[in-house]
Amino acid sequence: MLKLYNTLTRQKEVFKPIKEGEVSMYSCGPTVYNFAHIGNMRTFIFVDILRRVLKHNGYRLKGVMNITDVGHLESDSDTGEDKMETAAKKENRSPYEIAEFYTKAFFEDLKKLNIEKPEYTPKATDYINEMIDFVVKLVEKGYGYETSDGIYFDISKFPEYGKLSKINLEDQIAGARVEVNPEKRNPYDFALWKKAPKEHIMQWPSPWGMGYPGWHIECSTLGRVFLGDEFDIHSGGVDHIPIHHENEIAQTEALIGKPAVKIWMHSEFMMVDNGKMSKSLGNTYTISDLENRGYDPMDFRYFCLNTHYRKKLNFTFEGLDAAEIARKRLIEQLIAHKNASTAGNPALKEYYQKFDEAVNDDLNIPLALGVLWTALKEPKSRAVYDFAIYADQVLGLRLEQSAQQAQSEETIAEEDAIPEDIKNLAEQRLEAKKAKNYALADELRNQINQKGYLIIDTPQGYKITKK
RNA sequence: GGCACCAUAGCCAAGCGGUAAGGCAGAGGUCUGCAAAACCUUCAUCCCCAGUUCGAUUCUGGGUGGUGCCUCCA
Repeated sequence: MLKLYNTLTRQKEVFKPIKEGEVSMYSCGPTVYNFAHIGNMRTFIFVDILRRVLKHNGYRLKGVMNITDVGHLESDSDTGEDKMETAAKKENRSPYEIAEFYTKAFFEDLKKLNIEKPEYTPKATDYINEMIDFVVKLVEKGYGYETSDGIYFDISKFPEYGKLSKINLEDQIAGARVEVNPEKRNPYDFALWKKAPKEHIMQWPSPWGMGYPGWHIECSTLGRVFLGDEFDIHSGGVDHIPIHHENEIAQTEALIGKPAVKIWMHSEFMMVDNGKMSKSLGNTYTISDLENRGYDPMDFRYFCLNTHYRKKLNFTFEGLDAAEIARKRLIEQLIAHKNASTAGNPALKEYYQKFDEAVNDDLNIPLALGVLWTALKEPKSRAVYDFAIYADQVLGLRLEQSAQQAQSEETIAEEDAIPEDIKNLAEQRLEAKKAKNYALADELRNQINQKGYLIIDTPQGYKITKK
């Protein structure tokens, strides 16, 4: 039995898809105006885990993740410039080039992190007509109105506005810093469509002249286009609860007259050194940054998996180091089980059960990882290895691949990669050891070390590996 | 000013009514001429105060301390 936490009800709910055996889900994707940072990636890892758990439960998936390549303004509440345009100006390229470049980079990051690409990853600019159609209908129904700079949604027509974030609009307005746009009927009204100034590069014809879609309408539209009126899960980062997702709810429910989404799921933020991570503070890292510092993207994935998705995750390099070591040891354990001569142990059934329970309890991956570690402490056997591979279908740590790779690296190091001079030094050291000249032996070991190799004594003799 | 979340060992982190999973670090040990690696063992009574209960880290109320959102960000 799979349980998922629904932001809308603030409760874990037993999951039951609308359509038997199939899950439809929409996940807010990236705005491709820059490289995604590790905070972004945490959310996409969460989406990936969710997808894997659903599959683990036997569901077929119909997942959508949008690529926002227009209309996301500098403020989520529709003020400032379009991010794509700003980036284009800064990099002196067209917004389309920017979008293409960063979209590609985004998909590469997904691959590095072993994140499965959802079934559909539509670009906003490919669905402008559908968005216009959506806005036209809202205006017809009396939910939208025109101002000098665009079409806005009138939230006073949607009394349930705020139900996801549980905000009371009047209280909010009292103390908040809401930008005053005198043409808006209510401070929280948001743009469905923006009229484009002449110099705006991305613009399309519409019943209201040349313009471009609002960011929120993109998600509402794409969700409908691919998944229909109603779908099972909508996910995103917690920052989207108060504006973006409230607006999506308002738009879609205004249009179809009923809730579209059954379960709203949100992943918590990542912090850096106990403070918030944000582009404006400049304390963001990309996956490439981590790679340049010598980490494997899987180290980062492991790091994320160690904390539940609804808890803030404090990123530190100390923490990432711990993850790196832990993952390395995990793989070593795995190899030992893989090479074991004994086949199995029926008591393992309990681990399968515990693992599934953990994972199905609102994606309790930290607990599931603990189950895996405990299983690895069992006597070495193929059965444990098989269990680990089973677990990895959900964890996505590429365990099988890593084990293979680690083993073949070892073989290569043993067979050829050791240069003659290093072998000579090792032989000399062996002689020195036989002669009990330990000072010389240690000195030779140092020399080997300095040349970038590690010499280890084993009962079968010494072993050299590249550092 | 409003809203929300959180508080478990040196660090990260599960558990959420019956006396604390797991990882990193540390300590002790096995192995070694010494190391390294590996392996084994070990390491907490859960922010404070009241209450409910036979029993609370787990529920309720009140504190204190963090963090986030209402500007930008997943």
